[in-house]
Amino acid sequence: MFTATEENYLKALFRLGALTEGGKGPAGTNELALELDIRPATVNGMLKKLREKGLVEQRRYGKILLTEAGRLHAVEVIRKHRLWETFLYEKLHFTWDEVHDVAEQLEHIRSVHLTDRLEEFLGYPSVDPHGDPIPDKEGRMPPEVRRTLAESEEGHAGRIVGVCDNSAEFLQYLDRLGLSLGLRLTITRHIPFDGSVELESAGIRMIITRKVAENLLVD
Amino acid sequence: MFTATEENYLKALFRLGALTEGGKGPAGTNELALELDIRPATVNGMLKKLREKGLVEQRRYGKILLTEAGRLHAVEVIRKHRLWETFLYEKLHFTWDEVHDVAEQLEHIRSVHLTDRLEEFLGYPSVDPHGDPIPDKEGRMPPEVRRTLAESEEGHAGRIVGVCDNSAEFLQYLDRLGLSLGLRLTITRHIPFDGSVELESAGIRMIITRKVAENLLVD
DNA sequence: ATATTTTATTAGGGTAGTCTAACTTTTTTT
DNA sequence: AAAAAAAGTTAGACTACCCTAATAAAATAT
Repeated sequence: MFTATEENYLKALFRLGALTEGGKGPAGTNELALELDIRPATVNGMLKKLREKGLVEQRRYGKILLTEAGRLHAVEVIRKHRLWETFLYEKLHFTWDEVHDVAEQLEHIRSVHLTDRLEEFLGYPSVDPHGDPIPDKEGRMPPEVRRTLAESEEGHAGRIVGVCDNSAEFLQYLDRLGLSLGLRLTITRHIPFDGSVELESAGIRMIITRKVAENLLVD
Repeated sequence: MFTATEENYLKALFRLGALTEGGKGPAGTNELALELDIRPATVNGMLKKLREKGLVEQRRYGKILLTEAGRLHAVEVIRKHRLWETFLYEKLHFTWDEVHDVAEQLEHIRSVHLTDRLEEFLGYPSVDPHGDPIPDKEGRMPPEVRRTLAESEEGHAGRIVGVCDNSAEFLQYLDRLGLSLGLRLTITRHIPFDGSVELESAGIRMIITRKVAENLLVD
């Protein structure tokens, strides 16, 4: 039905929030090209195809919006991606930063049966190893109940449930800091000087930079 | 390194026994085209590419042989296919006849790490759900210790460990007959008239046609 | 040993997805 | 409001993989 390439375009559009006129705002050709690391001219041709398939709406020289069909398929691909990431992490003991690249391949395997059985095998997880919510079979996305560490108030206690930045670079840095998914911590202080955040976990006190705090999600 | 298409060509050549001048004998262009359900002209072009990549040897108007590099990669793909089939069957409870098509897609996922972890997760199986041997990491294929039901002598007792024909048609017919992988049975009689085989399993006596007997493997 | 059939190859064309370079339209700046 | 910058589009080319039709070589039959 859809090629892996088409699916990647849909996924990227979803990420960019090309859902309604509001929100983060719909993407343009250049923005989408940047996201996919593909030249704008190429993207332009692909958009023509996606319009003809009824997955995308776009007026000449206008912004790009996913149609309902496009949104549904994007969510389906995200569902598969996050289920596979969960499988790799929990069953095959991949590390936090190894799962993404392989899941990028696995998400394009065509078999509804496979996705549903995998979900069952994993015990119907609601979030993936990065803390991102896993959509259900009907394309419903569980609501986000997360905030970045930078936004949480002093005294707040919670667990690390996800990251905003999925790069191997960041994830490996987190490992080095001793921060991992599920870790319980308490925010002891926001330092006004440079935005650093002081926190305590398992009796150990540490300070993380503002940039790290902005990319860590807690419940 | 290799495209999914190239891998399918290598796999097909391996199946056709394009290993040495002896054996089942090396394949020709037409034979390979038939196996892949692709026109000979197309195959011809692809063979040029495989020769240039050093995966295949072929003299003009001559037979096709896999090089050592080609053989190794073919076996690697077969290894992945059979490991995934085992996963689908044992962990996701796919039926005998559902595993093949999905495994055809999964076998092309590129990640050595993934294959090795999957093998470990499955407990280093030596055969897949069809009873076919699973090559190890170094490309060694476990020896075959199987015979078709048609070849086994009267009185022989063993388990069904595989099939020669992997078609959904055949596998569904087996289900209908109540024959499944692992079933213990005893050959009670070879019927000379039409080659049928009489057997007994779990106290039940049945007769299967010669064609079925030729496609069932027992240990 | 010639004719026929089979097998292999070449020639030319198509789709999917990518690129660069040039051009047009829209938006922003001055 | 004109100039400059940014964003979007078109044109033309390339690779991978597939096709059909025609041709050449080899194998087989007469």
